[in-house]
Amino acid sequence: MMSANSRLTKFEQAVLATVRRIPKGRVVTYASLARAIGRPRAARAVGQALNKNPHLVTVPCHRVVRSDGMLGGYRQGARQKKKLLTGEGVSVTSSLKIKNFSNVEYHWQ
DNA sequence: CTATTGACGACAT
DNA sequence: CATGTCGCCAATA
Repeated sequence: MMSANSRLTKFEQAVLATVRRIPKGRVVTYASLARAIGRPRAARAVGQALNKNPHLVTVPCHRVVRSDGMLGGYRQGARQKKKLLTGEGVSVTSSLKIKNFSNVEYHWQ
């Protein structure tokens, strides 16, 4: 259905739609997400789009992290982002760094 | 149209 | 390993 989403640009819609397919307990980077939608150099803009995420339940944007393994930002705070991830079995250090990053990183099929 | 704003990233130090 | 720089991009003022 298109109604609440009509406020979003095509770019933002593409980002959100792609985030929806990240499996629980896995993470992807802003850069890989950018590549997935065909805008390989728009990693930063992807973050901007996620900042507008209209529905945190159906769009699990807490599973999008930085390429260096750090959590990255979150509209409701990095603390909450960490909480959600650990709740799915993804361990995060006290310094907000993903443990075993290479093992939990999801690669698009 | 130009300027600013960031949930970023590669690289240098 | 931590921090800073600079380039990039889409949205917005």
